Amino acid sequence: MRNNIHNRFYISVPADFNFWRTVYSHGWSSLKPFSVDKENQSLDRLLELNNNKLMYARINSSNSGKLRVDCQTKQTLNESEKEELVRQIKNCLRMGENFQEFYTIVKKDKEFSWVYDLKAGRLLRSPTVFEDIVKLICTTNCSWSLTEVMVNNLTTKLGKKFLLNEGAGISKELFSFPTPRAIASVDEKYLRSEIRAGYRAPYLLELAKRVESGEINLESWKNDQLSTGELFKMATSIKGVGPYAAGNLLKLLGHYDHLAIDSWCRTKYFEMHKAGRKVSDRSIEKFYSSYGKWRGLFFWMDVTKAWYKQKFPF
DNA sequence: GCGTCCAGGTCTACC
DNA sequence: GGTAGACCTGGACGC
Repeated sequence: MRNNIHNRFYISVPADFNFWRTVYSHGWSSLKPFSVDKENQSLDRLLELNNNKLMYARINSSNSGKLRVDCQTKQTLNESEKEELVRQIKNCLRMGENFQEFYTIVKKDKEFSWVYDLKAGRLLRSPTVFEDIVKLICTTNCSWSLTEVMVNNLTTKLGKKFLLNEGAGISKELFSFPTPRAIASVDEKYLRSEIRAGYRAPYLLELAKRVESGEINLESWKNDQLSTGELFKMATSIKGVGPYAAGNLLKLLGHYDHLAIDSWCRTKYFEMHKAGRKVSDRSIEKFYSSYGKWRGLFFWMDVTKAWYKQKFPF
């Protein structure tokens, strides 16, 4: 077996950044190609550079406060490739986003000051907007376990393979998230039978083809100049993306003025604020309206509050 | 073992 | 613009 090239480097983090609370900010860390190694307390993932080189990264929070990144590649990385790797990691962990205004509000609010104390609030995202949208479509109208099945199938059946050296001659197969081209290259029948995407199959196929053809440039959606309204309209123009998926996508793009209420959040809200009694979505919207453009993030932090009492909430 | 319900919703037809 | 019904899948639950 050919040995991989090992590299270790460190990334400085913002003062208000908490690595572990970002990893466990929502369910993305348990969807492939992300994985959490609880023993090593690391976020692991196979990344793909723009030039298609694959790279395994194990990310830990080091004693110095910096992130420690241990990576494995097949070929030596040049400086620009290392820079791209760092950019991808910072992008996933939302390290370039300014949360000063959000923290100024939460630290004055007795119900939410814990968010400031824990430096919580950053929501883990994928390296590409395409991956986030595919995963969001896979969360709709199904159990979380089925979402895991669909994403796992997409990754292992349509992603690129990488052999990770685990030492003592042992290796493990890892897969990257499939590119738009890889998904566009199969048909609806395959997505139904092999990926188990069900009625979502035509949605995934259409999205992949639109991205692959250049009809839509999803990465441009990270542009700060786009308003929430514009982004919401663009997101819901994608088949399979309704108010819930669009609202959550906007949060991953740094816009927090949609609550993105789903059945899980509804139930949590009813338990926490209404002793289990059901109320309308409009009533939930009203409850968080005073938090203005940050209300979607306040809502999410509120319904996931219990997660922050544990090192490994799931 | 089998049937039913529903889960981290969305689309389309119809009014 | 609002609403009902259909849509894949698979786990949980009751019988």
